[in-house]
Amino acid sequence: MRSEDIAKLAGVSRSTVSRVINNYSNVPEATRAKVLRIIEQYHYEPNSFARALAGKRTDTIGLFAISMNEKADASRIYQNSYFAPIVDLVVDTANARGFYVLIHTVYSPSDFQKIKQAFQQKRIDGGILVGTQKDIELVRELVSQDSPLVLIDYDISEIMAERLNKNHLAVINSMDYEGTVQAIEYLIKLGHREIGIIKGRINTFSGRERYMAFENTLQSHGLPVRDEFILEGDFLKETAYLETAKLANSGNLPTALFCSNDDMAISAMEAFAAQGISVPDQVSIIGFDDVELASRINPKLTTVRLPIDEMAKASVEKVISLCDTVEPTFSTVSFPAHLVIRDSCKSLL
Amino acid sequence: MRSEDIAKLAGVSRSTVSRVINNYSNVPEATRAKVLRIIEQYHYEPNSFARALAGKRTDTIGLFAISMNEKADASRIYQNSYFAPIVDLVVDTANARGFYVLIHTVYSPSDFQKIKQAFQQKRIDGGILVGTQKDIELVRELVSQDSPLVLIDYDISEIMAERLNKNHLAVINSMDYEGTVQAIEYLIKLGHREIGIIKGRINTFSGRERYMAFENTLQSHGLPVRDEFILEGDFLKETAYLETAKLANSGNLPTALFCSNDDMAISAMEAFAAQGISVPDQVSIIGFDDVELASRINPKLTTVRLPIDEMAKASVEKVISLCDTVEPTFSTVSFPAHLVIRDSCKSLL
DNA sequence: CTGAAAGCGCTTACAG
DNA sequence: CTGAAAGCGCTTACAG
Repeated sequence: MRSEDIAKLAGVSRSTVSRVINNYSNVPEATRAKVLRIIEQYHYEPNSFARALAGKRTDTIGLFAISMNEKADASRIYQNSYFAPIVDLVVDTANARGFYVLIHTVYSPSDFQKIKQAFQQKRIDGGILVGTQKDIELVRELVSQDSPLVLIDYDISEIMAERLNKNHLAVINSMDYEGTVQAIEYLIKLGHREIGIIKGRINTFSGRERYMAFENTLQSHGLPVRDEFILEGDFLKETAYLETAKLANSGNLPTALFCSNDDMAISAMEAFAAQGISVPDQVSIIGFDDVELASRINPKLTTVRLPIDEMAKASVEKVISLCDTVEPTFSTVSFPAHLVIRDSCKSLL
Repeated sequence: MRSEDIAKLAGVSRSTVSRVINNYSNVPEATRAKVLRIIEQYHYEPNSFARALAGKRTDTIGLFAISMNEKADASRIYQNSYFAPIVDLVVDTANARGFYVLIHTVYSPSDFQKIKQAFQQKRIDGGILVGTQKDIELVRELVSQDSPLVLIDYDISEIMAERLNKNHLAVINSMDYEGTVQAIEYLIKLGHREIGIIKGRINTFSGRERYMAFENTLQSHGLPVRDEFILEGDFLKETAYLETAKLANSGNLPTALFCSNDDMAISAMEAFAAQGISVPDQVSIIGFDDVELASRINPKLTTVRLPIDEMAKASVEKVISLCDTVEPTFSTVSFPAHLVIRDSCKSLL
């Protein structure tokens, strides 16, 4: 069943059918009703590809979860508890707005081509990128096609420096710096002076922000930043477990460990437990993100909560509105983060 | 950049360019190389919609998570921990095979239209449905379009009865019945004789299977099936919490409670805890699915493990092979389930 | 208000 | 082996 069939049945031309479908104003109510009735009756659905080819939108947005530094493993992106809820919320929000969502994960530069292709092949009207690394080249390529694009967690200053802000672009961030300051100052208030960190992926904006906030806060309070308490991490469980085990074995422990996300905090707790080191009695632990597990493990994890839901929803709204506007616009929102105190930190006072 | 541009640059016709792109055999190596080089050089990407319109595949599969009985709430489908990993694995597997995946959640019959549309509008080559209810009408509609379709968790006998098996169709199931039998017999072996259940959504195949296995196993062991220990459930946390709280308040407890999935088992544990009833001392609890949380809560949940990963992967492989075959085929696989014993069940002997 | 026609960017018989 | 042409199913100036 094609628009031509509908046209015949309704006694009009394809042009008119198309006008009805696209809700153009210049068709009389009677004609519109007639055409609509036939469409209803035959359950006609315009071919989305033909529409797209003729210049209409695809009503599909792309969602790309980028995690380029890791080794091959079928499900590895979801090792990161931060992605899953974003994916879920984006899908639900977009669906509710009448959009399909096309998902692709990116583990390697060649996967990244898939994003560009999705745009170039016109599969999507706009896209959301999450987990973008500091890699302006990649973003520039995308943005230079001037496709509506939303970046979750990206350093705005890089955008400004490259003057990419004259395109259809938006950035959705969280206040990682401020959240981390809250966390560290809370530890300090509890009397901790030897505070360590497991770093996040340092080529992400949030990874850098959390680390910088950690270092700056210690320094501004006159506390030491000790190399042996700075553990390398990548936001993933495995590395965090290994690094924590190493720290535990060294016999030289900080009194508190700030973990750049919850996945790593929980792994650290497990690693300590495996060595018979008790949390929070021997070492306090604090995380970031407030994933579902955080409030259900034992001890319950003190962490910094991010409004992931709102961020995901905002991304969808933003990308849709970017698709709707002809004029290039750049905008940015930063969502607040706040400390959630539970049971994984002990007062030393 | 269109195929025509490439053709000009390569000094051939669009036909030849197309033949190269589609890897047809009847083009000499020299010509092929020449065309390929130009394509490379200009980063040409054929427009996917034009290809699809001209009859090629879309290289996209649809994934539809159906959960029609619930009330409106933006993220409700993911209240169900069973869906999330399936979504994740399907995306990763499909991506690895070069397919995009188009996702849509279905909460209402009108959402369901979106599935049909996705097929009718030719947005996807094939689709995977998860959470399908007993609703052969719906499946028949889809199948009668003869689109490659994979159903996860569906009663095969319904398919056979309707002779839908002459279409491009596959069903991926798990051995819910056998898994439940293992769980119940384990409880019996521990000395339990008063065993209750929280039912799953009874219009799903797995919901029915788990319930039937529960009832049959009790009966075959000469044990009572008491109405007051049969709690209505829908696989979701909230209802399970409420029903368990009611049971706890009644003052009349079974010694063990089989929960039709882990989400409900965990909620039941929380409801009991809130009433000061200790698991497993006062009541043993057993779940189904083995979600991530199961092994991390306290006490660790004894449950029935399902190979969700393999099921998700198999679905993708299946739908892709269905897209590749001209002849209609029907196939079905049932994945094993097995009991994982942890700490939430107590021996009464 | 409305239809005929061109065009979107491909693929694929068809003919040579 | 290869090109010209028709066709996939829409939309949108254009002309009336």
